[in-house]
Amino acid sequence: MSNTSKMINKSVLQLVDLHPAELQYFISKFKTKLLSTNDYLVEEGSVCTHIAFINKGLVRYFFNVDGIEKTGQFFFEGGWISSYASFLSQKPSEMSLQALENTELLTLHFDDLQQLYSDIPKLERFGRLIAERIFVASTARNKDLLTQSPEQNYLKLMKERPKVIERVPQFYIAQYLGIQPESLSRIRKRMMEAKK
Amino acid sequence: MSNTSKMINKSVLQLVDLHPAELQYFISKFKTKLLSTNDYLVEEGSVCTHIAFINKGLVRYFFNVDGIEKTGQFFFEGGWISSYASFLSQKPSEMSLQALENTELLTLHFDDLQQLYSDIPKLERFGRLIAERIFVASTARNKDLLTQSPEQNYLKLMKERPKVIERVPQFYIAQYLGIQPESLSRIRKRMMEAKK
DNA sequence: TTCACTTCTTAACCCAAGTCAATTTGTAAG
DNA sequence: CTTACAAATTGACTTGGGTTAAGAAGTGAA
Repeated sequence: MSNTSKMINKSVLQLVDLHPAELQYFISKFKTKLLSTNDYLVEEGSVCTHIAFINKGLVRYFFNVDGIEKTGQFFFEGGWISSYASFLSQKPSEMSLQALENTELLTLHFDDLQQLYSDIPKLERFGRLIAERIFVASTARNKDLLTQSPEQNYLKLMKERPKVIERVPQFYIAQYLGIQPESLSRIRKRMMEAKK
Repeated sequence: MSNTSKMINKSVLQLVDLHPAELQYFISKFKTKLLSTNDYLVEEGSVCTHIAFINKGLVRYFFNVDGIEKTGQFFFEGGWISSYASFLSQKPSEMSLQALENTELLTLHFDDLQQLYSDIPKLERFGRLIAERIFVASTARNKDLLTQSPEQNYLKLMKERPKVIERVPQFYIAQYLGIQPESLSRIRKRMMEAKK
């Protein structure tokens, strides 16, 4: 089994029990795609044709509102990404997906996934579980945005996802928190002074 | 066919093609449940055992953060509700579901749904589509919270979901917007003055 | 190393939302 | 109708994020 397929294998087997032949067939539908820093995987207005597994790297999705970008989420190696709403409906995407580091993806085309659903009905479960999983994450994000201040959300990010702080430029983090870069600077300053 | 089953029928048939016998079997698993205003369907900390279809009435879900309630969403007749994260994982719910009017629900137990998935594999699709649908709604909500001011979100609510303005007490709407009731009063006052 | 460009920080000022408190309005029960 | 309670409004004051502008720090290319 190739190195590439091992990664997906590990990720998918947690979700669905596939026979070796089925797994082989499933994996055969994936293609490797390389992105350089700042490259786009999906651009707003275009239909998202693939779902992708991140083998290595870092991707964000963001909305463009009146020329101002708002980052919705960051994804690291081991995660599944897509502009799901667009992918599921095959309508133009309202968000963009962009690599923030040189990134290696394993991509699966929408048509191939539909074919897989037909050939291996068990995979409907895979689709359902992936959708459910990102829904749970999306709900948690809603709760955070609704109930926590930007400062509280920054503290949570430092505690629970230090990789984001380490690897993501600060102005993208400000977008993620829903504030201006200047405000994040002030929050960081307040925290430094409180620590002393 | 009963009046009750007609409602579900209409809602589910849009998602999955079922034979009459399958539909009959599917519907047989639902039970009617009546809630009075302010009754709870799910309380924080308990496991959500049912998914429910709203035949009539109005339900909100909310988070309790340090004794302060934050309303996540409102649902009207024709909608499917559940504390999905809890229902899907069968772990304690982080949110509560509460009726805001006398409400009539058609409920389906988790175990019955799993049984239905086994007996009618096509229903996996129903589960997947429901999950995908609420995910799309959740993403839209994320975008609104991240990119729009409370005032913009209130205007959007008035325009796109006037039922919420008409039927939901104002202090719940403030919770939904992520602000205090006093702030919503001031927003309304500003809008009145701007109209003149 | 220098230069150019981007990112981050700081400061001053403004404004919307938070907080606290008092009042008015709405509503259900007697 | 009156009473009692919940909901909504208003006012005064505080606070945190937005905005604008400037400068400092970081980074990559020549």
